[in-house]
Amino acid sequence: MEMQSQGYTEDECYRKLRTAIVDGTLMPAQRLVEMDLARWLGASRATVRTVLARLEQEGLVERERYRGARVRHVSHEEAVEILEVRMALECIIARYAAERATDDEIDKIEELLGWMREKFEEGDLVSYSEGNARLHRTIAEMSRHSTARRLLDTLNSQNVRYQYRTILAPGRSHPSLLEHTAIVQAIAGRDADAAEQAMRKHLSHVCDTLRKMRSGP
Amino acid sequence: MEMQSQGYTEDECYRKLRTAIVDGTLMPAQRLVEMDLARWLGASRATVRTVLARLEQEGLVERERYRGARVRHVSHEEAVEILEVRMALECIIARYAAERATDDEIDKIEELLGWMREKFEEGDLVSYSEGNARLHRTIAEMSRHSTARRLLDTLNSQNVRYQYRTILAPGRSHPSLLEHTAIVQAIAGRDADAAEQAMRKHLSHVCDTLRKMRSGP
DNA sequence: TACGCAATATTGTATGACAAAATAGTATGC
DNA sequence: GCATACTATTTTGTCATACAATATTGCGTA
Repeated sequence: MEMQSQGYTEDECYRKLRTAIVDGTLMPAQRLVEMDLARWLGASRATVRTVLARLEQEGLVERERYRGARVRHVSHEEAVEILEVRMALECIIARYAAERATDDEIDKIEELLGWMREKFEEGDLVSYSEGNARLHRTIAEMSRHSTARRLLDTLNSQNVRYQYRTILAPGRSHPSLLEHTAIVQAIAGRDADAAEQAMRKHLSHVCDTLRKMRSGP
Repeated sequence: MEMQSQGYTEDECYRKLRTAIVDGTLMPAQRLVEMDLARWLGASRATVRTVLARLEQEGLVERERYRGARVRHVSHEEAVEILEVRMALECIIARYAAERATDDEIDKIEELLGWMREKFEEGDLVSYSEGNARLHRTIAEMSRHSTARRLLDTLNSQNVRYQYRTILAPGRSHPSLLEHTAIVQAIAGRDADAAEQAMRKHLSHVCDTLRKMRSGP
């Protein structure tokens, strides 16, 4: 009787596979063969199956009976849908962030915004884009609205590939910076209505940009 | 060698367990022991585990390592959060429903509204409440916005227990009927803005009602 | 009664089995 | 040469069983 080679836990496998999908290591429509994943993750087929089930529920994976799982492809139309829903949710969290932010948190996002402005002025749009993502994440935390936050998280993971593009669209970064400034100012001023409006305006512009990019992947 | 008693499929188990949670057969905080479920569902433990993983991802079940799964308890605060998000999503679908509805579909919701009015006048608030749920579901279908629809579905399943109460709140059914009439009229008139406004108004009232009921379960 | 320890129950994970279905590969007929 | 039918292989869906890790329970003792 030999040792049962204890592999990774379900949760570790979940995170690893999820990351691989979100960061593009695994491409959309790519087949996810259970035994291959099991070997790669160092886990059993059973564990892999439950992980795939979770990821399906989350919308990152598609499973067809007897035909296995594959990375879900997000169409351009769906990316727009997702962004519309995001807009609605981000309005909620912007409102709550304005109401519930602590002084420390406000310092933090103002600092972050300053950093983003620097990067923008340096022409480093990739870093700027990262700051953008971090800003939205931070505001979500500040809102303390766990339901909206959770949904936003899953939605964001579904269309990361579309995120960069909108910011890199020609002439889109400067308005983007102004819009983010307005959002931060509204939150700093604890003006819930203004925060929601600023966020809505920002995301409706992102939405327009995305809609115009019919040449999507 | 005897026949391997082929039980129910994962999906059947998923639906059965989900229904049991949503309709209250299984109470919140109730422990879900894997072997018990396996026997009840006529499936193996492995199948039950993947089903539980899916339901956890969906927010209907909570799992704690080495302590098993239990039906998730939705606090009053969370019910309000969920309703807020629902409001945002229902505004989206109301807008799209107004834009995309076919004549047949409009006939259908007008008919449904008539039925609800009857039930209301008969004082049959339980049937009225069912009609209410059906109306919202139908509008969601009409919107053809699969992302918003999917999220709404999961959210609704999480707080069904709170749904009835708001309608049965004293003096709440008559305004509810008027609000629903306004929504249907806006959609029938293909007025997206009006539909969104009517829906927002309706749900903000439901939200207020729920907020006032601090005596929730 | 409170505490500590042993007995029990339950979960987390792995393995191996096998039927069902899909897919790939091969032979056959034209 | 190509379409078609049949067979082999792969992969999935499900089950049973095993066992370590942990949680829970129950009991005996101070």
